[in-house]
Amino acid sequence: MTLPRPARQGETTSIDTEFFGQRKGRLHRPEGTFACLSIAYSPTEVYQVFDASDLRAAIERISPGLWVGHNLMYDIRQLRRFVDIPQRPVFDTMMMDQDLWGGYYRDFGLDDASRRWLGRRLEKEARDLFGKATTMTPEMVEYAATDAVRALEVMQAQRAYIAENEMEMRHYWEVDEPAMWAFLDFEPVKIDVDGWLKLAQENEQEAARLEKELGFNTMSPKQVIDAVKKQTGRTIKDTNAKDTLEPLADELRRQKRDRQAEFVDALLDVRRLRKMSSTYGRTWVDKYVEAGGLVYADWHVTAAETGRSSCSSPGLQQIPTRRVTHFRKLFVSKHKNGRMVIADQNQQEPRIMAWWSKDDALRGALLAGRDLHQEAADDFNLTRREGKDVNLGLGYGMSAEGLASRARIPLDVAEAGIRRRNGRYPMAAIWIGNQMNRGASMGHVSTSMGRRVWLNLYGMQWQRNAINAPIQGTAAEQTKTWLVLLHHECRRLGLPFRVCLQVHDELVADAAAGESRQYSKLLRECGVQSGRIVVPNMPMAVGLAIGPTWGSKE
DNA sequence: TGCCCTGGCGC
DNA sequence: GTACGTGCCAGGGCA
Repeated sequence: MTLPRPARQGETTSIDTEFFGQRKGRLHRPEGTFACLSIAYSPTEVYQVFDASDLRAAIERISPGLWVGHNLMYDIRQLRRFVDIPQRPVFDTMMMDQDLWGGYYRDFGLDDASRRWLGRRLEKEARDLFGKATTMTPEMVEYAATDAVRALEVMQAQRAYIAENEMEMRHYWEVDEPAMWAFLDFEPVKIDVDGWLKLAQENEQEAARLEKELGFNTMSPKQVIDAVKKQTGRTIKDTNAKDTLEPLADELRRQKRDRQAEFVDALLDVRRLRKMSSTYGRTWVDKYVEAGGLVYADWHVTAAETGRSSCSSPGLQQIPTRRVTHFRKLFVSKHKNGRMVIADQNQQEPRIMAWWSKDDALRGALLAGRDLHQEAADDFNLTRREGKDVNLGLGYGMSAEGLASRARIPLDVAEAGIRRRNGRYPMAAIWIGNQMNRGASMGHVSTSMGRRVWLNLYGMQWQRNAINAPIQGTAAEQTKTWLVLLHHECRRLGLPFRVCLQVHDELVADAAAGESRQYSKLLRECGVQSGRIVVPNMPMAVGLAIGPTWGSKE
């Protein structure tokens, strides 16, 4: 038995766990049998625990230390199978790298960090040995120890860099790190499996029937280009719906070639239906739904370069809701007489733009509840629905040219509309210009809590990122702060943490019978409070809906 | 089989 | 010369 020596208070204590029989791509589902816990206080002082029955004593000994590790969500989730691990500040070298290098790097494995910070390669081949093995070989023991030591060395390099650059890292310590603990406590979400399978089958049959009528594979860009050529005589560069096929259908209709336009419409319909039935069909249930109709997704606290969270296996943030709402109606409460409480930040990104730019007109319009989408529609001579798309696009830094082609309006109308907007919200226009200048001179832009988003000044895209990143990134910080406050309040009140979904500006809690009023209140209060922290002086507002399913609107 | 590309969904 | 930001995922097509 090799228990670690007790950690001193706050001593950096690097930990790394290994398990036998973990399936690839399911690392967020703690499974397999315990193989090893490696603990490194320094490159030369490493302890390793190989017996699960020693875990409790080992964890107790290292408890006073500051835990360090690469992707600690994995280790904590696994260790919680054996020992209760309450929330505590941790130094996660992966999260720290993401928080330092958003926009600069894409890959954040320990091998990447080792190469970048230490200039040393790290072999990860031995990792695959754990999948099938049941006992540790000397090679595996060495691998496990090396990982713990390397994470410790990476941490030291990161810490030195942060000190040198006098960075506060509020976005790590006040946002992402505590948010990790909230995501660790996310509940699974329940699916109405019978309803889902029924819907999947209907979609599948309908897609097959309609595609048979068309007579070619609508998922093959190659075949679609050929079919369009044959049916309409037109040569298209790609088969993108928004950029190519929908404009083509419009044009054909203008030319009174209705049958050809209908052909393009039919092709688009079939393709969408096929996409839907393949993505959300029987295989979705087979892959992701576990006992009791429960789905345990893999939440990533900081996945996007702006700091946004993401979700995979399955991607619950992309469940359709605009064209069809039936899938979200199949996300139901786990509890008898339970209610889904759905909360979203009202006009989150426009409010953040108003906060950044200190534009009184925009701020006033938002606080007065003016309809900005209708305003955009009027500016560009569009429907309200299209006006909403325009606002979204302009928020993402869309140019007049991009707007003209996207909204299918003449370039001069787009330019005039943007001028009118800039006249109405002059400080916002100035802020956009300032962001460009700042980005060009610093190579990065920043969010409210201090996250840097690096720009690739050699590309063509950095201008749009310079505008979008501070807005999207600050929004992400607000939503994560919302989550953190709620998590904290639940613990303080002794209330179970019921959140099961986060969709950028939206949180969903699956409240048990009798809890929904209290949850609504908490979601609203924490949502408003998160605004006071992240965007002081710009009031934020929360919208609420309560019902039996995620698709409920009230 | 693995990888890249295309296309489509969310915000 | 480009053209709307960020992700996740499925199928086609090719090495």
